[in-house]
Amino acid sequence: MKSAKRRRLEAKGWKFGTVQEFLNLSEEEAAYIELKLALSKSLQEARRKKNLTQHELARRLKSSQSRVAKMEAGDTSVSLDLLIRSLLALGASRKELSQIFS
Amino acid sequence: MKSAKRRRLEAKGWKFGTVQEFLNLSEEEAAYIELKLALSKSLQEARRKKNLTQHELARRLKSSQSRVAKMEAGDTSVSLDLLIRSLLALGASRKELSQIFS
DNA sequence: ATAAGATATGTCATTATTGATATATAGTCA
DNA sequence: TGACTATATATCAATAATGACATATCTTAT
Repeated sequence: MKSAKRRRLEAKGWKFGTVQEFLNLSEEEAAYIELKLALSKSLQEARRKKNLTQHELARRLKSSQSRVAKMEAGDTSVSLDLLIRSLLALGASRKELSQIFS
Repeated sequence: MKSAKRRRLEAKGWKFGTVQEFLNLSEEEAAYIELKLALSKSLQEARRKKNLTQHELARRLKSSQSRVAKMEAGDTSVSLDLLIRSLLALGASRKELSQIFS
């Protein structure tokens, strides 16, 4: 958005910065969630491709079956960190991770 | 590695599983660290491209200058999560993230 | 139907990550 | 030089993520 337009909007009382911040936050949040779901899905696919149960994968990751289930469900309690480390543990290459992101 | 070869090695007393686990862990660890450094570098580039100081970026992220410095340094106390969320906050698209990963 | 195995969900103590703060170390300009 | 701004590093209390556990629900074979 051009600054001239912005000044006009602000002159009319729009809390421009705040609205933009809100929109940016939403977009960012949406992208974050999408990313997480894409990683979750890929993790489940990778596990199934290797014919591992959640319990078996958990053992490899030194984690627990319940956490693997949460990872695959994209639970809010799971970080991108854990998802990415798990995919790496299943042998995913950086190229494969890259494809998940795109 | 083919299972026939594996069986021969095991017959000679190699603790195959353990060694493989060790190697995999190393590879995984290496990939994780590389990824983190790639994200760190991209974050710094993105910040500089926008002519923001670490302090200004920190304010956007509701974080602190010291943490931004640690992010850009790839400090062990920084998660992939925070790096990725920061890049998203700077407006990186999924495609751009994907390129960082590849 | 039910037993067995796999997956999902809820809770919680432990551990890791975080923002804040203080302070140190550049780099720059007058 | 010294004031100023940016960045780096150390520490720590608050918060978030984690593994473990219990238990529930779903699948599948008999």
